[in-house]
Amino acid sequence: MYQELQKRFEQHLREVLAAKYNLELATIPLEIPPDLKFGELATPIAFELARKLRKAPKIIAQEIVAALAGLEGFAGFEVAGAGYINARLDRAAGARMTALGEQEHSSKGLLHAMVEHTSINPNKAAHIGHLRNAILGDTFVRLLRAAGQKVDVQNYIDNTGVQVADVVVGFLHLEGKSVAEVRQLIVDCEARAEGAVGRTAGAIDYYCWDLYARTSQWYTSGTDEENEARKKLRYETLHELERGGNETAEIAELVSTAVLRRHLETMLRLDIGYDFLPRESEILHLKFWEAAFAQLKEKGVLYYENEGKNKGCWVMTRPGSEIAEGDLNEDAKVIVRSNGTVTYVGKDIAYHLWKFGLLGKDFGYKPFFTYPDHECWISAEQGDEPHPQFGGAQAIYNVIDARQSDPQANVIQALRGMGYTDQADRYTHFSYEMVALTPRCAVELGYEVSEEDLKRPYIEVSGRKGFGVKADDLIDKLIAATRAEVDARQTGGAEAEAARPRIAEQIAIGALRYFMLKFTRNSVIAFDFKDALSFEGETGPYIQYAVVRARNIFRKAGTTPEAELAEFAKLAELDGYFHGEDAEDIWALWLRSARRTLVLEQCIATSEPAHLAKHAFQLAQEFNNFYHKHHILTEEDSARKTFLLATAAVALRELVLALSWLGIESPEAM
RNA sequence: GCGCCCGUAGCUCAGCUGGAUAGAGCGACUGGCUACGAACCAGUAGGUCGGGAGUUCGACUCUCUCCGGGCGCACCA
Repeated sequence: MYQELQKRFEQHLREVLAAKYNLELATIPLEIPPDLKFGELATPIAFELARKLRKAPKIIAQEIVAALAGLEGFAGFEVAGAGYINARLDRAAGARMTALGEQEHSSKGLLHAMVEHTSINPNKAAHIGHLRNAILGDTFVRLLRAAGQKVDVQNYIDNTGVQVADVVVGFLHLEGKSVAEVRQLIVDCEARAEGAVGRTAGAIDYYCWDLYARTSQWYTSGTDEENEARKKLRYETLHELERGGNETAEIAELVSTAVLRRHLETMLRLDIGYDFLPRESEILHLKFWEAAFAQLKEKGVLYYENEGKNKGCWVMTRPGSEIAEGDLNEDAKVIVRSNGTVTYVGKDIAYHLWKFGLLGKDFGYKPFFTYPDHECWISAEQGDEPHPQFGGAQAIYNVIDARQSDPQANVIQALRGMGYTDQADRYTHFSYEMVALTPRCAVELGYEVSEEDLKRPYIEVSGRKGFGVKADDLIDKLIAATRAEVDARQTGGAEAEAARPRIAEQIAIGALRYFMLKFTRNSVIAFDFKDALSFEGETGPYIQYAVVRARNIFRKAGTTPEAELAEFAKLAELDGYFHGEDAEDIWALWLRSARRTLVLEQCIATSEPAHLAKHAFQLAQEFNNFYHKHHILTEEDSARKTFLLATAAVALRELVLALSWLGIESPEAM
């Protein structure tokens, strides 16, 4: 409702400006007034026009207001302060619109989007940093879909990288395991995990977590001579993985696939799923790079360096580089090494050409993991037919942490250089800051923390060091904590007790997802169990609790939100309910409920889900306030009771919807 | 050395494309459960928005500079 009236107001303003001053402005500044006493919509346009029209802002504002006259949905316009133009809505009409709940989003500019997120190296368990990535990505997918966009969700799997190589080195050389033994270990781990409570203890990803950390240390823990040999082993292993078709690669395949399954299971606990898992092994073996290389050379994005430190390499100019063409550019980015192998950025360019359907090659596809409502496919050299179509997206979003902004910029630069400017413009590096541990949290977990680190505000998580909080451990801990709360609060009978595990899980996931979403993307999260396990104040459970309260009202009243909204629509006279002393707060709740579409579009435009998290919290806060002040079930005036029930119905509807976009369920009871 | 990000209440963070008296949560203190469940509500205290200069009718927001912190700047991924 709000956005629709905002557009109506803007259009009307344009007409007035054109008629009165013969002015056409590119943008009309609109804002939400800081207080309802200034109305519901405002514009400071008169300040901007003051210079142009050589008149005082206040005079201009008065002239505009005089010309604004009547506009459907509005009660009036007025000048305030030094020249603000404030608009007052026809509250009754606005409420009727809001009650209907049909908030049209603009259908223009809908694109086929692709979101890549999670992308954990399949050599260890997921940790809290990966959770932030996946939760941000999954939430953004939900937002795009809510806006009507078609979205493919991808999780890129680097199964032939140095991290997988490291854990393979661990299996082969630290543990001396054969292919058969590794295969057996994975089977044993899966059997153990099957029976375990949290399904995590003894799982393969946990096993690899420790082995990876041990191997990383092993590289530097010997004599210089030994370390040299170990490093050599590392790179030989890496090259065997890349080549494929050998025992080393077989172990890598076994381990990375088993760990990947664990990652999918972990994320599924948070209701996060994927459509397609492109793997680096196929990018290599299906020769994606060769196709990209040909294009890059042809378009002149890459050139062969004949001198300087990059002699013998194919390089590209970095974005923003000011070195003239032809001059020696030692700062250029190497894409093909002097030994003929391609770097990470090179492979990424090829992959992104595929994403936009510009490569002229495609993956093979095989089904890999079945979700309740869809199948997730994985790349393969020789795939199955038929298979769904992936790739060829119009807009892409890469959820990748801020440390990788340089390589991401390189890929965009390459696309632009190849003349794919539209694609480059619709390539969004959805960057976010890392999740770190507070020193206190690190100590609590039993890690050794140096004097220097103790003074820092936060300490970076490191898979290499095995330093961090594993995702499943955190989820288990949250579920245990919410279960204890639920047990302490609920007094129902056997039926209620049977529902408790499910409810505890819903609350735990709500707490976790909200925690990861309440911070804006470029803020480092200094993780602490005290904050993450909090269920009071600005948290997911607070919002879920507001939902439960609202539902309880309808349950006890023996009615439904839909029925009450239908009754509300029949009320002839509404104005009285929205004006007067204690009506302002209720109107504020309606008004915020009406802002759904505005918030959604803002989140998409800024790639920032935190705005929706804040919106949901404020909605819950205003509802709780309303709940406290106005007792509904004992209201004797039946028309007013209908009005109050409708208010609760609208708030409930918006809360549940906002939570669903955040990937948070709304429990029936808590 | 170059690039990016951050610095707002004791702590953790919001603050929409510059706009009206700078907000929330936590913590502290005070009060409220015989009313739809207190995972709640009401109130009090707490701020030179890191410092300085500039642009502007107007700056937490834009520019410059300095201070403090973080992260990137590989023929690693």
